[in-house]
Amino acid sequence: MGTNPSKQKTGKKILGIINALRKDEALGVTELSDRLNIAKSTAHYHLDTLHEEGYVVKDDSKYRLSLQFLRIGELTRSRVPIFETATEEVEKLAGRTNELAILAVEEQGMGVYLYKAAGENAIDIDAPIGRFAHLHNRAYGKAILSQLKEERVKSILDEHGLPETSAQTITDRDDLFNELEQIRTQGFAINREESIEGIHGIAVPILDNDGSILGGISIAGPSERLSVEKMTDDYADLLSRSQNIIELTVQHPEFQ
Amino acid sequence: MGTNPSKQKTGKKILGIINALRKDEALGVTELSDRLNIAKSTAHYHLDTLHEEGYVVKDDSKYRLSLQFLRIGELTRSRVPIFETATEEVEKLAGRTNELAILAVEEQGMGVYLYKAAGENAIDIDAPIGRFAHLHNRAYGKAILSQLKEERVKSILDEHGLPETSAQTITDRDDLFNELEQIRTQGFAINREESIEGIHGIAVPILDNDGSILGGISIAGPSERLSVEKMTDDYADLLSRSQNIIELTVQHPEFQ
DNA sequence: TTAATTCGTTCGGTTGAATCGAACGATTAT
DNA sequence: ATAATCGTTCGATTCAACCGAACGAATTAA
Repeated sequence: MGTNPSKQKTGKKILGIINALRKDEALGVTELSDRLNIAKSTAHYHLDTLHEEGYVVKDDSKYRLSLQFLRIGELTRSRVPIFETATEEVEKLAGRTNELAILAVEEQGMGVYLYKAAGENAIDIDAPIGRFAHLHNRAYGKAILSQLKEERVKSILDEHGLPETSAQTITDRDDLFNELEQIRTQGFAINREESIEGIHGIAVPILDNDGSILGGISIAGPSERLSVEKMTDDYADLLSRSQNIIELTVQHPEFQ
Repeated sequence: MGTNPSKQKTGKKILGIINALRKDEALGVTELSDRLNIAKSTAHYHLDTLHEEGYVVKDDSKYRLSLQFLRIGELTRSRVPIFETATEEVEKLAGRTNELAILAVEEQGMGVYLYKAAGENAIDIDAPIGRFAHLHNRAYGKAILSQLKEERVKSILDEHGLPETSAQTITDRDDLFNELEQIRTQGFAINREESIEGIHGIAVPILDNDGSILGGISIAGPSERLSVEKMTDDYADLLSRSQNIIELTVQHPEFQ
């Protein structure tokens, strides 16, 4: 039957429409059918069901994602066990350090920012809530990796690699595993311009009572202000205190 | 062929799974198939595609919604034209009044909270970001309705009704239309315990340069503290100032 | 103003993906 | 140790997904 490029499950097609509407704010039926290589009538057919279910809305004859996603996103975030308590602690950390404080968790082998709190001098990094980022070149990412089984870490590295985003990025597996070992012994992870030039960070992992990793909290700022000494001497203790509070609250919810 | 209850589009089935996972945090294949009246193998089939595309994740053998929804939700919110500027103004309003300040927009005939800022004495109402709420019994909702064409308002009331959530809720269409007329003349909308007993609110609409409604901002608090006089004398002006700033920024983005 | 595109939408015939039930091994409860 | 329940796989059947054609509406070009 010649070339039939649209040999795809219906589910993937629906989610493909959602993905296309993530990239472009609003799309018409024809634009969408071109982009996904499906018939115009097929695109219309699926847009119609998405519209009926309230997942897309129509502006004139353009379709865009509805705010239902905002509700689902907030819901999903609120279900992360440490979210409530960790948010409070991250706010306090930002106030105490005047820097940027972050809460992040691992999902699907990537790191996801759940919450940011900006202190008075906080840098404004390009890290929107909900974005997925690699773990190997972030302070919180290395803190999280340090608490995963080696097998799991290897599987993550197989899947996502160790892309180089700055001259200091760790791109060698053995180097990373050595670093993770050091993080386990000292209790915190440090990022020396490994993600972005000029930016330092320090993070600690948050553990459940069974030792499984729940997420990480970190402080980030310009490398001039966040010297390695300042981070290890001052911020490691601040983070450790927050870490304790969060872990206690998660493991003993009756204290909350 | 006897009873076949699952006469449904595949798209609706996929979105039905997402909806089921909104209600319950994590579900297994069998639980989901029971809930949606589909075969176990069918539930598994769709969960698998959702998993492949990263929209659900597996904990052991339970499935739950992934944090991709958090990213999509944030993205969707950030695309609302007034969001950036209005957020700043809502923060200022909370600081100036020490009450709860809110930004909301209309979508699909309902109101959606986009942002909340809590002043020092702010009440903690059950209004999570992204939740859809009726428009007829909220200050911001009436402010928005007052700027829609009568035809559109009627269609919204047809679809969603005027449910009574307190003794003061406006449940009569004519009463509502009279109120909307008054709101248009005075420029702001007031909520006197129409949604929740003991809670007052005041809101102004935000308009585009073509006169179309973009959303509303409001201040809410206990009825003892927010007397009608206090709201009309003090808060109406505060809201009006924020309204002007937001409208100027939206209509002249070069000032931003 | 008119003509020509381009758009979203509808519809019916065709086909292949969605669906189910049965069966599997793994896990858990009894 | 046994029974029950779970997630997962697989093949046969069928019905929903899919396409292309055609429509009117809206926009653009002439």
